[in-house]
Amino acid sequence: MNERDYKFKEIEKKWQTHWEENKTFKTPDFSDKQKYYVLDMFPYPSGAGLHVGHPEGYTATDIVCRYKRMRGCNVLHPMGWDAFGLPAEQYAVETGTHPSITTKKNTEEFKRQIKALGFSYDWDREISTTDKEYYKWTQWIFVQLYKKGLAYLDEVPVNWCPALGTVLANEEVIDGKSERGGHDVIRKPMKQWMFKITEYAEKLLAGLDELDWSEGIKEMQRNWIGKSTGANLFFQVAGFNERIEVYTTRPDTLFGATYMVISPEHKLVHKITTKDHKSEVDAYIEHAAKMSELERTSLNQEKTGAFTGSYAINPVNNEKIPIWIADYVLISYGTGAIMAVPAHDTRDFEFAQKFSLPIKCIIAPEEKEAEVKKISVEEILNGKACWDGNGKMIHSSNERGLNINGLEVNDSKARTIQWLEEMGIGKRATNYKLRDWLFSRQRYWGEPFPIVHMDDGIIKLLDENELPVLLPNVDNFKPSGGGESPLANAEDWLKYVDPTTGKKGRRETNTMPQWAGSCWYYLRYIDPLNADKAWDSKKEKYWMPVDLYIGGAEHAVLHLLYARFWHKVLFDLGLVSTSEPFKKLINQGMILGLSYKDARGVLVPSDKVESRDGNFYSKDTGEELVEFPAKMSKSLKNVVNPDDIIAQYGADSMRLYEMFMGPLEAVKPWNTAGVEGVYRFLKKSWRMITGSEISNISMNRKQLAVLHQTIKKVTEDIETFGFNTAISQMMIFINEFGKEDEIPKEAAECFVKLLSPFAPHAAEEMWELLGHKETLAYEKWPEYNEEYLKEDEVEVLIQILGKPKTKIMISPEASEIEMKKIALANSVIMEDLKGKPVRKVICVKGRLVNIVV
RNA sequence: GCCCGGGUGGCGGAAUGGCAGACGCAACGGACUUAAAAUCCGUUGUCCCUUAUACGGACGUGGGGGUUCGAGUCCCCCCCCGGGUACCA
Repeated sequence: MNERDYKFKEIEKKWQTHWEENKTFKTPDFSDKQKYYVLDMFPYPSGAGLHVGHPEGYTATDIVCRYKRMRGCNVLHPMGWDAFGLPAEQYAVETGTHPSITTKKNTEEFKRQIKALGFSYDWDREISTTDKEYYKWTQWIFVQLYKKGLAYLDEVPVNWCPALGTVLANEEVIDGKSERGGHDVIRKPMKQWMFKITEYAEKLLAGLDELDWSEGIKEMQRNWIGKSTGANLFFQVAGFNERIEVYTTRPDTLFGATYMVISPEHKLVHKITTKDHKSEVDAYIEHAAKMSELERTSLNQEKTGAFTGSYAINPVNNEKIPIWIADYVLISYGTGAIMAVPAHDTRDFEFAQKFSLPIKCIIAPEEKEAEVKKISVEEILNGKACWDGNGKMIHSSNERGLNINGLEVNDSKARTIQWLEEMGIGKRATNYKLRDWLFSRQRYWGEPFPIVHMDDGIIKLLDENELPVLLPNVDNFKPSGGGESPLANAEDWLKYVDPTTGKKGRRETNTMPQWAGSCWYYLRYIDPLNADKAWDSKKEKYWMPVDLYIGGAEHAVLHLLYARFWHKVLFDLGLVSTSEPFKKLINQGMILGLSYKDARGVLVPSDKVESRDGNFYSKDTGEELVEFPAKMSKSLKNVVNPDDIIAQYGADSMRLYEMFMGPLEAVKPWNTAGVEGVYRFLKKSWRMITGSEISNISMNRKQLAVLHQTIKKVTEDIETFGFNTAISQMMIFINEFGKEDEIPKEAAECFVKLLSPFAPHAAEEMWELLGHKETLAYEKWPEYNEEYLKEDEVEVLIQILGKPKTKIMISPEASEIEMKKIALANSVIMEDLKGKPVRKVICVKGRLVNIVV
């Protein structure tokens, strides 16, 4: 073979065409092979095109897929488009271009870019959430949830964003501003569709335990669900025939409750407010209602409130304690009322200090713990400081059989709950932070609801044969203004006549949020063309659950929680066979761009930077700059477009670099110069195959060892997603074999196979050059032989007191006694040890000897 | 504040409790070349000793302490950076 250039452009085009024409990666619905379902979080096809973060996850999944195929698995690896969403709609508002046109264009561009990377997707299974054949079934799933009683209409204070003309979900509001655009958000009551995700709180929490996800992500979901346990108990209102129920996680602190706070929205506020406090309370309620989301959540959390004039009776000691209203008690959590224990709750403590309410310490702090936290025990005991840590109860007994003095916090909790239950004034209770899911949006570009509001006031759920409810064509994409979506302007579409009864109604004008389509897309991939059903249950049984799911950490909570919720409902309905959808989840880390700043920390756009001798200077001022990683952004001009990298180095180098940068889950900076390294590696690999004599000579000991080490390392690293170190090992292989003039064919073929999941185009071409006619996509993955990894002699380090002194070559099988003998007889060691008594010798077989003197 | 990650050469990163810095980038020196590109070879943690790139020594994985024959790795405390969350009783 003659040496030829590594012409990646030709090679990549050739094989992408080959795979496409031969449908190399078409996945059969069923097979005797072990199934393996690998899912990428499908992208929203934005106008900006692909950025280097997308291919990171896609490359990782593609490597696993190609590897699994070579290990004999039937692999499902699909791709699609999460194509409903706000940007296309906003573009429509600005330009009048229909979102479907924008979406089509963007999708085609995304697809071109993704295909250019040579991923082994089964494109026959491509889906888009905006296709009516797809969203028909999204609507159908809504029908199933509705029928199960999990969907309801409610008048709720929602996050209304006047600038966007729409309601936002809690998670779309960041620091009181809209996530998109940063506009002000206020609270406004509106009729909204809600999902009772709270009914599934416990199942969603418990299900996490069986999942192979990173602990961090699971913890984030647990925190979001926010389970707590404690007690619900009643406080009698003095002078009224009313009781106020409170929820507390600290029933043990009842003796320290010196006042009560109810939320300004609490239903008893008006009833129990006395005449002389009415004006003050009314003013406070108005103040609280007017507050924007920003003010409520802002860091300036100075406590405010008003006294109602009424008192409650503390059930453990019959003390009269004042009832206040304050916005730090939320109506939406627990019972909207609390017992305040200022001595042992920091919020209550702040409030009590501000309004000079009594503070009664009932826990003697654990002294060591107080010392660590630098809080004076004396101040705590005198009510001058707050203690929310551990300790022993004091001043906590009554004449009716409750005495928890001397008990630790946990024991006293249990004892108090028991007492409350015996006395019939309270009981054990569990609460969740998780709220019901606000599921409607006042937008055009989303799935319409399969719902009609009949003129007689009845809410009609459409029959399956009336689906899909198609999105009507409109010209005006602006929200109607009153809070309704642009669909309210589609007059013909709005009118509905019941096909059987002839009764009239108006269609629901809300549309579903973007989360809807992504809640079940992994199920549709299994049976994407099914016109009669959302999916075939036999196929579902074969493919589910998803074995590996890779995507960005920004979806750690919401998408993954919503999808799990739908899946669990579908499971309870018998529509899917697994209780969880995603068995293993990995979040790839964000890829940052390289940025530059001057001595004052001012950021300099990358196109204003020049590099000399490894240092960086401003083109404008000549000042020396410091390189550092920062989030890619248009303004810093540090966005890397995969197209440019592919043009310069090829898709295979792009894929290799994405993986070589560092661990998949780590945040890491992109450095285009680094692509050079993997590109050189590919060129060396290419030269080894094309520029050397490939023959049937046998390998020497060293070559066998390197080859089998490489097989072992690459195999194990793919299994554990350590792609960066797998590539390092292949580089070591090339550094060893690349310098030979004659390459053993076995080694060359093994190497090409190992390389193929990472750099599939180059590998296919090399495979062909080695004389094979068929694609190597389904070739058998090489196996290593433990025999060849064994070495005759290993280097063993001899240390004295942990300091390396010398090295000896001995058999790895040498016993500890032999090692000790050889080590002590070594001349360097004898020299060093002169006279000193040897106290102990530690021998680690095949590794080291440590002599303690 | 709380909960998760993380801190290792000039840079990205590697290291079952056992020689820290694999592999790569950058830099420097050299070979090839009319020259450049490409390619190949070599050097590259800091400091000390030194005629020296020898020999040898000390220090070194954010800081301090501990366990151990031995710690980047295990334990305790602290600092810094990134992400999530926020009055959830």
